[in-house]
Amino acid sequence: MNRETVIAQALDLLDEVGLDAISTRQLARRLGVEQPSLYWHFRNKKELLSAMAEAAMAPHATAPLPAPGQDWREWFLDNTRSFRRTLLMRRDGARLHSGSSPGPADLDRIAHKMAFLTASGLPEKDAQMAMMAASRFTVGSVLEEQADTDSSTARAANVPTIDHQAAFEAGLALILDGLAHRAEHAQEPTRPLPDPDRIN
Amino acid sequence: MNRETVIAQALDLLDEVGLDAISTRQLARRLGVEQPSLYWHFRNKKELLSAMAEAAMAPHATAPLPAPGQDWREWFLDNTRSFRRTLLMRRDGARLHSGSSPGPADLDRIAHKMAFLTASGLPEKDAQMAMMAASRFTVGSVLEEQADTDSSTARAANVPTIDHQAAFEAGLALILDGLAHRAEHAQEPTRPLPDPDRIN
DNA sequence: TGGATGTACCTATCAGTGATAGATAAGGAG
DNA sequence: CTCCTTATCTATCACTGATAGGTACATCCA
Repeated sequence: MNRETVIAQALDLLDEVGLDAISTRQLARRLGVEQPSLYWHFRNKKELLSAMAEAAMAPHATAPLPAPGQDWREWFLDNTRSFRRTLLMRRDGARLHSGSSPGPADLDRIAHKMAFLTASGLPEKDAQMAMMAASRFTVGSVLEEQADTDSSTARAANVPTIDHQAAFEAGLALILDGLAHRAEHAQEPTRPLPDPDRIN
Repeated sequence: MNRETVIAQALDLLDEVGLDAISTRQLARRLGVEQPSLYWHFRNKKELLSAMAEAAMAPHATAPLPAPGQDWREWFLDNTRSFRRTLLMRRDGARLHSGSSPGPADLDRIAHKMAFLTASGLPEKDAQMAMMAASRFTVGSVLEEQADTDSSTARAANVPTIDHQAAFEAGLALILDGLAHRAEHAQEPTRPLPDPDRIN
């Protein structure tokens, strides 16, 4: 049993029982090991959850980066969709992700993406803000989508069934349009800019 | 000790210790009562948290509704800002809110807001999608803002300090611009609209 | 070869958690 | 005077994350 095995099994367990029901004991049982043994590989449960979050985001974190010359609009849409898809892959994926911090590799990727957008002619500040907005919108969207599915009682009468995919696409289109509109009418010199924190 | 007292004290406790550290025992101690007594007033902890979430959102849920003739752009901005401000009032406000379902009163208010937007000439679907997008973007934003503050270890070196307010405003402006852009290029003459589901 | 060291687990135990069962006191209604 | 409801209590349950300290085994170095 190594760190990776633990994480893999933990993610499987997550899919089965949900984030709130994950316990170190259940995970240990599944690994054929006693509960305290997990503390050899992880300092505490939070560290395990962080590792799970990072592993769960791997599909998005290893996706190809944008190449120069690519259409930025299309890339922006696909990147945000990839982020959403990855969050949706695991049960409670959005909640798991929202409790974690980006690693250095993530920050490098963000820098690359930002460079691509500015190279495509977008004002740096606008590019940053759009990336942020899309990321936060996506997290918020998936959070609600998964809250719907997970353990909803007495739903179904409330709001018949929301087409989460359509709602996401509509909101994303709104953000992209806002960005495009801004890019066209870009006359202002981009101010010093705050930094990115969590942009995917 | 009545239900309201419990909720009020629970929210105070929330501000002191954060959502993860809230326990029925600590709350009971603060109320000068034994722990199982809480279960007379609430079926379980989840029900208590729901009641807390509803109470925490009261400032936004009791804010004045839009009046006919008001500028829809300005209203849209202020409404979203009010939502954000309310989420920020309580520690972990976004997490608390995101784990709860809207009540009937909320749905009525949403219907009213939607009617206002369509009466202002916006296509109904666009209005819906924009409201959704703004709401989810706001929840996502505050979630990260509060994750920053709450228990961040080893931050501060990561990304110096983000101006969350500015980032929020920028994203919100993006969404509003996208909506306005859509509204302008709406080919349909915005009819005065009759409205069936005007419950509020 | 043999001791030291580090790895990867174990057993035993802790304080704290949400929740239930069942008793009890107070107060109003008939 | 009795019945019923309200609001609390005590006692206890199964379970949680976490720590302390011991143990078998492998590898490395003298």
